[in-house]
Amino acid sequence: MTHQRQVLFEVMQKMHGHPSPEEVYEIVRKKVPSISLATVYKNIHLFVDCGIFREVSLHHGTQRIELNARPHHHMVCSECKTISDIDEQALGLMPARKKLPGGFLVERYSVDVIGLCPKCQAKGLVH
Amino acid sequence: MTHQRQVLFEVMQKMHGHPSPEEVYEIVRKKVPSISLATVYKNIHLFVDCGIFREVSLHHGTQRIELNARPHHHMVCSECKTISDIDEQALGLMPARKKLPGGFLVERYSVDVIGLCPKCQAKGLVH
DNA sequence: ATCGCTGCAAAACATTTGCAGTTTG
DNA sequence: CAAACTGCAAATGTTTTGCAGCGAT
Repeated sequence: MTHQRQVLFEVMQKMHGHPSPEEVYEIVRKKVPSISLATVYKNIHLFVDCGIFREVSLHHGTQRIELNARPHHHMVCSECKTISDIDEQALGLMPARKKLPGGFLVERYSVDVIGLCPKCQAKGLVH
Repeated sequence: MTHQRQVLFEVMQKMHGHPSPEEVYEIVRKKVPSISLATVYKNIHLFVDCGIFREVSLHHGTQRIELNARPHHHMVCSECKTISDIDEQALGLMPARKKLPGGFLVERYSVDVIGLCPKCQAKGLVH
């Protein structure tokens, strides 16, 4: 538990919204001017791995194109990040409101079911 | 409508899953070896803008950290990509199946409500 | 003393852009 | 022919890595 990590954690606790590592860096810099962006990245990883914070999207690394035109949603494996499709019906939920608080106008819903795919469940048994 | 665009479209139609631009490029290359990755990117943008294909995630550019610890989901503006939070209760849904087809083990659900934020609705009136 | 952590700089990716030359309608 | 499109190479932006030195236990 280093000083940098301590301050980083406190700063993040006080922030709002969905900041990028860069944005966190800009704020932390004010308290620890010598901190490096690499350290911010390393610690954010650590926090996410520990479950202290989480990532908004598990698949932000590269763009992925949706080829399946049928109404469906996604099952995303939190281990291996694999995305598989699940039919909207098989999931069976869905609100239908078209206006949400704040005046947001709904076009569609996109559900990520996050969990473990069969392969990673199997791997888990080995641990 | 160029030859490259034609082939690219046909190839993508036949692919499955959620390929990255690189993966599409590797396949198209087999039919049009001289095609460049930049062209693939440009055309994918074009297809997405036209609504022919869509992106799996609207916020894949950079990592975003979730700071809000309360159960909530996201409203993502398809215009400006801004993410705002909405309480799980305010959204009002959610069955709780823990096993899904294919043996996927559910940890949690993450819902993106995609649509237009008030600001972009206002801008839209100007057009 | 040991191990982990930092900061720096370079590397590795992913994506975009400028531009000259080519193709399409 | 004009406008749009391609391929290339360089630029940009994001994240990771190697490593030498510093700090925490």
